[in-house]
Amino acid sequence: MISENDKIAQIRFGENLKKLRIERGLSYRKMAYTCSVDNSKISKIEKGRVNITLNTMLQLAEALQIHPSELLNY
Amino acid sequence: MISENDKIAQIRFGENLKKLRIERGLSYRKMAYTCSVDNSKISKIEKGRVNITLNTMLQLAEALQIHPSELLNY
DNA sequence: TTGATTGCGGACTTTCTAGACCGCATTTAT
DNA sequence: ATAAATGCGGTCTAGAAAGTCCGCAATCAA
Repeated sequence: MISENDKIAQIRFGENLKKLRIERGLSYRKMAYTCSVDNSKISKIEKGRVNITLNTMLQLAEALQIHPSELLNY
Repeated sequence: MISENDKIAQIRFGENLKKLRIERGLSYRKMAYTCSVDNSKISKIEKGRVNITLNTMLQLAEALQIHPSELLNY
């Protein structure tokens, strides 16, 4: 079951992801191209609509060329 | 589909989790008690047998009383 | 102003996590 | 020697993530 706190965490994570992506001048599609995560999925993650898994996080970090832990530094 | 790299990442994550848990003198069951993650699940995570989600990571971090990003600092 | 790019959401199938519980062999305490 | 604690694996259901593709309005570029 998804608690309210969980949703908030997802939204925060998404906001941070968006910030990092924009900083690098990447569009959803460009980013998707380099990390095998579909562009629509990236949109959903940034909007806090999914409870992302570790492996997906690592793929995003690779596309952004950052250390995975940075995704949680917010 | 779970790639070989994914499995390796899960195993690394698990090893780090184990280190952090042991450092705090917590058993599976004690830790489970404070984070509503079943003790058998913690075992599976430490063994790299599951692709944990963000929310579960946050619960583990809370039980360990660390910042979530530390779970990825390995 | 035409064409491309972008953000974002819907829909669908497959695969796997979450969550809860059981059991047991081994280690650790009493 | 006995009891408790611990590590760790298995099993089952429900629901959600992964993965893939379509579509469209709005913005941007030629």
